[in-house]
Amino acid sequence: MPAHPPQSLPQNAAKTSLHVPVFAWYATHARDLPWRRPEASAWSVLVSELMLQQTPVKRVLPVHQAWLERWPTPAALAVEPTGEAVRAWGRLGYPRRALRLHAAAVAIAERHDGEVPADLDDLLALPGVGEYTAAAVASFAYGRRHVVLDTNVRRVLGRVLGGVEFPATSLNRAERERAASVVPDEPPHPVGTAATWAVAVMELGALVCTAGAPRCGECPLADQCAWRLAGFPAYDGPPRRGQAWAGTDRQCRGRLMAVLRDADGPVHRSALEAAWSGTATLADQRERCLVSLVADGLAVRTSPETYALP
DNA sequence: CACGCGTGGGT
DNA sequence: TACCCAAGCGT
Repeated sequence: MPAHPPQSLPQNAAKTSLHVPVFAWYATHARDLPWRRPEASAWSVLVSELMLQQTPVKRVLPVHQAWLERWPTPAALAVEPTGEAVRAWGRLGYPRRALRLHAAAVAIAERHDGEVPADLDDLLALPGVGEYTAAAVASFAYGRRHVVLDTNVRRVLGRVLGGVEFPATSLNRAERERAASVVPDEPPHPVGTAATWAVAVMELGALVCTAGAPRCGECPLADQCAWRLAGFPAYDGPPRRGQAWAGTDRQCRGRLMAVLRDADGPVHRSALEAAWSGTATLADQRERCLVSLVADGLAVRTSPETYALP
């Protein structure tokens, strides 16, 4: 019987071989983003995560800053009409996210005394917060240890550990377990915490291990990347669906929302008709989209002939 | 679980 | 130029 039983097992060598170079790389290459600064609030982190869902950092930056200046706390946003959130969302895209963020602010004000929760299940219960975002907020805002698995991390681990160019279409159990297996133990964390590991791997995927034209010459994991070592085998999975755009309801809804956003108050039907017209088919589509926008809570009919943001 | 949901920059 | 796709979520 040992005199001093170990408090915990040492991390295995395979794990550390990933941690050391990635933490070193992150220490010198991390971008200075507002929601990563020490003084950033959990609310700032939550707002950033909602905005970053499918929208690039560069476009999020100015909107995030204006948002936090106007609504420094969830309670400040919660008392506003939802339309103000939609207008402030601007052209980030997927404006339903603005409604979800507003609803999340209301829930935080009502159920959590105005404080963004740190518990994963509490976060998951918030509108617009799914598996990734919950783990990201708990990790980045509160330093909790979670598996943070976004598109960047999936791609990096898929290449380094899986030897494939792109991960499977849907996230499965094996992939979650693989990601979990390389999260730093805590404690101890000889070279960095689980939370720093999460943000560091994401950053690596965003800046170096990119979807197209990865910069392997700058990658701290190049010498142990299974995909590179195998000679960069081409992706052989099912075709990754591209997003149709021209003529879709999504494009039509975007046009209609732009008209509502750019107006100070209610707009007449004719302004919306001008934004999407030409044939009877297009007119039908416009009316269908208008109905769906109202159903989604992104627009309201303010009179028989006028519409506005809610 | 596959699909729909905005927008604009990068190659 | 035409794609490609960017820190996903809800249904």
